[in-house]
Amino acid sequence: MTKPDTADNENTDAPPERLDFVRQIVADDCTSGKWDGRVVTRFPPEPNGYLHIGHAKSICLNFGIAAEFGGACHLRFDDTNPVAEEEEYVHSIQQDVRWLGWDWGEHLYFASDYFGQLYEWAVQLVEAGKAYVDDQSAEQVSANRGTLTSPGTDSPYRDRSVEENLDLLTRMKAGEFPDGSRVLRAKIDMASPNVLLRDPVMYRIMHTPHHRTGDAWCIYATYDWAHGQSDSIERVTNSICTLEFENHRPLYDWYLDALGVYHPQQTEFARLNLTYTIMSKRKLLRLVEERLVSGWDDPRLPTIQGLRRRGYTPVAIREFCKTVGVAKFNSTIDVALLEHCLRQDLNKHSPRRMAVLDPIKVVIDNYPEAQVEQLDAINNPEDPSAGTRQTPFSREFYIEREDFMEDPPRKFFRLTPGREVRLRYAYFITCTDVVKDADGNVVELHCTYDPATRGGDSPDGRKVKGTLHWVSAAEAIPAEVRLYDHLFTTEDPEDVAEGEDFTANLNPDSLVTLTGCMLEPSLAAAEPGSRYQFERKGYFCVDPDSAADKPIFNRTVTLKDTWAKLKKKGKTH
RNA sequence: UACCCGGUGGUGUAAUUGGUAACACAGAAGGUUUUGGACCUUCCAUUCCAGGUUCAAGUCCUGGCCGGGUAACCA
Repeated sequence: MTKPDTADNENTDAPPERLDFVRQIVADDCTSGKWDGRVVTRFPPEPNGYLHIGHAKSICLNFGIAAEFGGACHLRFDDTNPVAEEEEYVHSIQQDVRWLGWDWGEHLYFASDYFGQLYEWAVQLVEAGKAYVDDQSAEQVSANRGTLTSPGTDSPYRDRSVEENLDLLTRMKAGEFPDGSRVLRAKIDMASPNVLLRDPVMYRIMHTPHHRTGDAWCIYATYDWAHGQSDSIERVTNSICTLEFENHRPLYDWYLDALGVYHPQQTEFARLNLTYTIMSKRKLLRLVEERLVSGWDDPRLPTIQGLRRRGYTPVAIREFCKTVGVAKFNSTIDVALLEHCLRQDLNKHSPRRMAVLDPIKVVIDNYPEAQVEQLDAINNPEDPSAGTRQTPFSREFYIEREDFMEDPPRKFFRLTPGREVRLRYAYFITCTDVVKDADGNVVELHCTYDPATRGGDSPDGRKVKGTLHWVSAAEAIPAEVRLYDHLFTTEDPEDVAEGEDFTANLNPDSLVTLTGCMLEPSLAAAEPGSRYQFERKGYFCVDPDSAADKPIFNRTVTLKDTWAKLKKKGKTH
């Protein structure tokens, strides 16, 4: 049986067959001896939110490279801004990285551990005349930065003496000045065509307690001032980040060169985009805050927690990340590829069960009233070692409402008056009568069965076109089943009319809750997190909300369904 | 209008680094089947455009065109 959560995440993945451009750089560095054969990468999340599938791409890249080249990958929390950062996130991020199947070993770091070193280096830059304290307000700094097409203007405080700068910086650190009153800036070039080089801010004053350093500091390093130096301290070789940091690389290099310290190589790749999905932290937060989803672990979200609750496996996510590849082109991957990787893994490992989601009762008129037979069913045709189980069959059972049609189109192979079909692992049955209520709704079907077809084979070799799943009525376990679909109705959720935003594209049917579903009795002991294939319906897993007296299953993904496809295209005749 | 980075089938990624476009997904057709699942077969691009170098260019050069990123005391 499939184990919940972390038990099935042993990572024995083979490396990709061809090297992507990042791995090529690492491989070249190894042959040239650029880093003396060392390979050190890092995954540097800010602990201010939960991880999503986009992070998984970065995680698989960084940890994957380290594993393939015999190096190490550091997990470093980039916690330089105490305003939104919380301990809760550092825990959940670690849990998610582990669940994805990666291990940072000893290498758990925090940028906040480097605050002392960073400050010493800042002093060093001030002493070298390469940094200064600016008394301008944030608005003034911004106004004097110039625009993309025109140069900035020097701050009136730009040429303070080293002594004055040192004094001011010391007092900034000592907490003498209020928030926002002063900043430390690198003295680079206010006319640089790269606006990031127009005297970037290194420290800002924030009298805000930090989740790890408490109130030890009231000045906090900005991203650019902290990141490269943290990489340097950890002797990272390849600092791999996403494309939007390309413009930051000259600054990354400038700081390291100005300091004259160990200098890692920054390389940028394109972040992951998925159809029918949003990935922005800000927008995900909005969905959660406005209760448009149930929480960060809502199974419709691309968060790792959401995917986990939905029933995704770490193997499927890793395989997806490998298949997607790494490049510098801004691309959008079809979610169908993610779902394909999921099905591929689930198909191999999920035990099969029968469950009727939308039941309609069937009575076999020529079957003995009190008889119950135990029939053998194969647990997983893809895995003989999964063995078989027994499932009860009796005179009354349920089949799927959509598996019967009174007046079917030509290509409908399922049950219809007068037609013989197979009940999986049971018997051939023929529909003889349809019982309807006053409104004409079908409420019950009557059939006859052929005792010679026990197990589902006909001794005379006669064929049937359809095979249906079923659940014996007396033994059935009622359950709730949550059917999930894409959260958005459009491939690009941002594609909206004037005045609307992405929430306009939310799919009203992304969650359909079914009650009164009927499960075969062997599902009684299913543990939260365990995964199954409900034959002909899809892959499902037990939700954490599930209880012994009230089982709840989430639909992870449907099976490929050619009949549904034909119906959609109107090609059923 | 400045700077940086990109452009190979419907979607992505590759092409022994100048040698005659491969793999996966999606789609289509067929086979097989006790899941309309899985599996198997077949089909589906001359690489943004225009010049140039070369016996030979997706790979190199020049010029266009198109797309993305960048002006937080966010990361």
